[in-house]
Amino acid sequence: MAVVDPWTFLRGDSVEAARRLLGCLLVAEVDGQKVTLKIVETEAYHQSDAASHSYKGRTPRTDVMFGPAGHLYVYFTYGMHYCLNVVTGAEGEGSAVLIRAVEPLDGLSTLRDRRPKASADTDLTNGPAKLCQALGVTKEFNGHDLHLPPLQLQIEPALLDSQIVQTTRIGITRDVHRPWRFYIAKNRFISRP
DNA sequence: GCTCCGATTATCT
DNA sequence: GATAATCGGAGCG
Repeated sequence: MAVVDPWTFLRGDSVEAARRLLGCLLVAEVDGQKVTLKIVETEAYHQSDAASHSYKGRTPRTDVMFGPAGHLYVYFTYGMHYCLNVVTGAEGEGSAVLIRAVEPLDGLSTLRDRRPKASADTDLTNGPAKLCQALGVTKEFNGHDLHLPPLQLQIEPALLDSQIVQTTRIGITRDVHRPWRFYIAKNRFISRP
């Protein structure tokens, strides 16, 4: 009997996917330990969006943004940080959702080993580059299929609209007014309100 | 608590 | 040559 693929929404609009990814889980194996994280903050980027890396078309850097949904787009920025996106949309379309913050549910000690300077638990994963550091995600993971270990995406039921806050994106210089950032209301692991 | 600023390099002009 | 989907430390009060 036919079962709806829970990943179907990833092949659609990135703004809706960003909303829908809130509450979903990342299950990783880091240094041989299982780590479970809940996605609590996201931002949508797509091709007709001047803030998006895909805005100027397909290049070697942005190639995976134009590939199949559910893979990882990892980019390097500010000369020292990696950030992680979930690719969305149909193949040939350059869109993705930036994961800006996650809430650790399991594997805290492993994350602390990766980020020894973090004092509070909230400092482990409350920023796009912080969570990559905590998970050991680097350019090696660019293009990784999130169906596969050591980093997998587990879809959870959609949150209610009343649990979601929608606002403008952080750190960009173009299309700054677009309300394409989402986070879980009252969650203390977000990067900022 | 806050604001300011330096780090460091792939990518684009 | 300038910029960047960031972070963390310094200085302030």
